[in-house]
Amino acid sequence: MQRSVSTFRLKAACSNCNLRELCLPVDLSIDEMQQMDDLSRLKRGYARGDYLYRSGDKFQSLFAIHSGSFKTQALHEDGREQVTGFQMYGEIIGLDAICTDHHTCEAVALENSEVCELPFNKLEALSRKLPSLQRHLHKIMSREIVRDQGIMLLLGSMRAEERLAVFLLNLSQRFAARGLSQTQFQLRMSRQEIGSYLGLKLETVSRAFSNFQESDLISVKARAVELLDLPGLHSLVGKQL
Amino acid sequence: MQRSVSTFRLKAACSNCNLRELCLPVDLSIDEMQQMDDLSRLKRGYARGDYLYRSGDKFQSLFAIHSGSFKTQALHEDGREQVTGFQMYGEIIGLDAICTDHHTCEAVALENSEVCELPFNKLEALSRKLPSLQRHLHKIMSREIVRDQGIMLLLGSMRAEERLAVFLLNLSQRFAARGLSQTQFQLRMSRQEIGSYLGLKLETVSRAFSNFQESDLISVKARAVELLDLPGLHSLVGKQL
DNA sequence: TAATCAGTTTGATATATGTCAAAATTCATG
DNA sequence: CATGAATTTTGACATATATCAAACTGATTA
Repeated sequence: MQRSVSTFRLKAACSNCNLRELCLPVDLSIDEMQQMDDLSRLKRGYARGDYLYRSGDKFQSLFAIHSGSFKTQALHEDGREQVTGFQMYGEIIGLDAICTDHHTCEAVALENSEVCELPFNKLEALSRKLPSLQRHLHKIMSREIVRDQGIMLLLGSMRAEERLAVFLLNLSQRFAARGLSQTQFQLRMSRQEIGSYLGLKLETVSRAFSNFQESDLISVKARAVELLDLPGLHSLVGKQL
Repeated sequence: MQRSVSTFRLKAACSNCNLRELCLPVDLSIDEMQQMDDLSRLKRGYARGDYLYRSGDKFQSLFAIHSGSFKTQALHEDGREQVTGFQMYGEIIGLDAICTDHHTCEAVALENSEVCELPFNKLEALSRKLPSLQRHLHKIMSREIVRDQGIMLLLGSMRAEERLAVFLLNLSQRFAARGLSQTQFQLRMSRQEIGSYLGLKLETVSRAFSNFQESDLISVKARAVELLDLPGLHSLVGKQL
């Protein structure tokens, strides 16, 4: 199995810098792996609340999250902030800035986290040589588009409880995709931040949590969440109108 | 001026197939232009209501809209439809499908329209040879991400009138970018479709239009819109809370 | 021109979420 | 472990939008 061998080696080659999201599905030769690995040797740590980048910063790199999690938020002229997304380990952050050469939102660590910097010029140069990497990069960007549009659907037509259900199920999937429990996890963000993301006030988010618990759909204690009835949560979504 | 000459030639080379969005900012040699032009010689027409692609169709190509306009909409399991975007001439449609190899939403012509098909494999191959094309493709995808996130902001925290103001100003910008009047234009979509896109009911959209007219911000007669007070519309956005 | 039909506007009422306030819980720090 | 700060929960009330219904407008067809 050519593929599994090279995948295995690739993991090793990239081990100093978690490029899961970028590497795993890509079939590369040993030499190519070396180039891939050279792409980013830097790994930097950020404490809770630290900025990975700020709005207006020049865009130069994408960042692969090695551990921890971040939120991205946009700043309105009047000072309001609104969360545009949550990124967890294994995911790529910074895709929004390619089109403008400057970051249009800011990224803040939700907990102590480590990221690997991926200079975008190098990434483009390498992906010109490696079609499979090129396609994968395109897929990552496309997935971001799809995910955003999914959120739009959610925000556009759903009521508070449906939104929260979608949010929880989405988190659950992402945890599962990374080998963690999909029914029990720790939220890294506040009710306020969830609300900002879902277009709700924190009180509404809190009430929705309480209602879910009341209906035995989940169990919540502050930020510790357990999904007790996945089918139930699923059926909540899209039974409306 | 090397650039303007080549840009001029490029326009000519691509004239049989409007690749504005894809070509204009790219600096190419004559030979490269030829390759670019060969990318897509097909130009197909669609009547109002025709499907460009349907949800589930295999992804093979992007489409450059040569004339007319489309809407993309997602289908919920229960049969509901929700508009996820409007695309006008000069724009690229189909970016969402790259990550799944299958279309996740459907694209419908809002009026009689023409599109050029851009086989994605060919586009990737060419962009491996032409760094400026590669970067531009990345920018287009990134812009889509930014635009979607912009809509999320809008849907998340804004009230009906603010949403409609953002929508109108966004349309205005896109018309202006294509050399059309930015204050007077014909809407190609119904109140229903606008509402679906903005997460509002058609009655709410209609009321917002009426209120804007009442305040002398715009003049509306059915689908003919004139923006009378651009600064006023701008100030409506983000003066909240 | 008249008739029909889809789309739009307007009105009255219901409901979900926002707002404001206070209590309860969790978290951080000494 | 105790204290104070931050976050979360809960309650009462206000308000924006949805819902239902009807009238109106403009476009299409006979």
